Amino acid sequence: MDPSPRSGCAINAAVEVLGDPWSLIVLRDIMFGNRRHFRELIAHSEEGIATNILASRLKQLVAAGLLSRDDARRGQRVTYSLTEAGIQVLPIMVALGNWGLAHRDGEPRLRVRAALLRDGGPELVAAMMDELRELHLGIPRPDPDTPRPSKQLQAAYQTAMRDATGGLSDGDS
Amino acid sequence: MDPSPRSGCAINAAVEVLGDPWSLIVLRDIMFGNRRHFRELIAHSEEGIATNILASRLKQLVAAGLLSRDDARRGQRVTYSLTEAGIQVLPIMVALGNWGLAHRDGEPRLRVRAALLRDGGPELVAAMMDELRELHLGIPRPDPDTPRPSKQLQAAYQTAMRDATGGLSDGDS
DNA sequence: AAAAGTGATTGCAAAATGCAAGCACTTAGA
DNA sequence: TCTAAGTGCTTGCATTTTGCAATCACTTTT
Repeated sequence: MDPSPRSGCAINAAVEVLGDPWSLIVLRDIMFGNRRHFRELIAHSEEGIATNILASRLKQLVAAGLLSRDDARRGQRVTYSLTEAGIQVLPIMVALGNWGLAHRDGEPRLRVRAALLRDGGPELVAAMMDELRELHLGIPRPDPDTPRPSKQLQAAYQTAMRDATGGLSDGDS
Repeated sequence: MDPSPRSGCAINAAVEVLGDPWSLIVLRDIMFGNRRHFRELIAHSEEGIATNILASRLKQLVAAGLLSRDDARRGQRVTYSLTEAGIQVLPIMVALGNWGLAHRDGEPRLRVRAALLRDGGPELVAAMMDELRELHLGIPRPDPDTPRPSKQLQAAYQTAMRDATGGLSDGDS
């Protein structure tokens, strides 16, 4: 599936796995949208990924060690989880979000999360990674008394929605 | 060339421009290898980019506002420069490099830079961006007494080379 | 037994890629 | 002036990847 080490550069190594639009989009939806199942990813996809592309990307990401796949029997619901390597893609997502925020425009609705994540600084990113470890790896958060970052993000998102529109329902997990 | 705003998400906006292996590789070579001309990019490419691909990517990156192109007369040497938006891709490169360093292996020779950039922290990244502004935009560095980060990187690279091999000449830049 | 839901695979047209060759032009050297 | 080398591309063309709709084999629910 992927016999292509074009060079030994660290950036190139990352690019070989992540330098593909759909891989990043899939990871984003799993991270921020908490999608864990094939059809969940298909159904809520903002960008409209096709089933064959999703299938191939999931396979690649599992092979690359960014996702794990619980091997349920055929026909049953399969759960995809982030591995530690997958969770550590979060800082890259944040960097991409910051750049997009600064140099591209987009729907304010969808910019809120990126803005919050930018303003939260490295601490929020670290906290978010802890939450992902809890969700995907079953590792308890180091300080469980802190509110979950996802709650903050969701609250900010809904505030922004209420301000912008008449107040539609959540729209995204 | 690129009429595809698939969604208004900030991450997606970045991915539409940068979510392509070759675009990132080209930007990396311009940033870290200080390549400014077409044939320079072709000749020193670790990964062996083809001329048609390079041409199309340069065109895209200029159109997207990450690069500028000085319009010399036909047949003359054209210089590509990073714009401010292009320079601000550096943190993404660093994030990618960190990830590659942690989760992929590669030639030690090429890992040195990424490691140094990781260990230098946000200050080194900021200093590096200042140096890129000097090189590409002609904006003087805020503290010109500081040694240029590129010198640090190059020194570390050569030390690593000397340690690893018999001591070949620079190999890059 | 039927219907709905699961993660995919298949067929096919369109687009992107990779490779070698060539092009129109300018500059440097004899 | 003639030649050679250097400039940034463009062109063909075979191969691969993508995108889209339909379908499949299987499980669960009704």
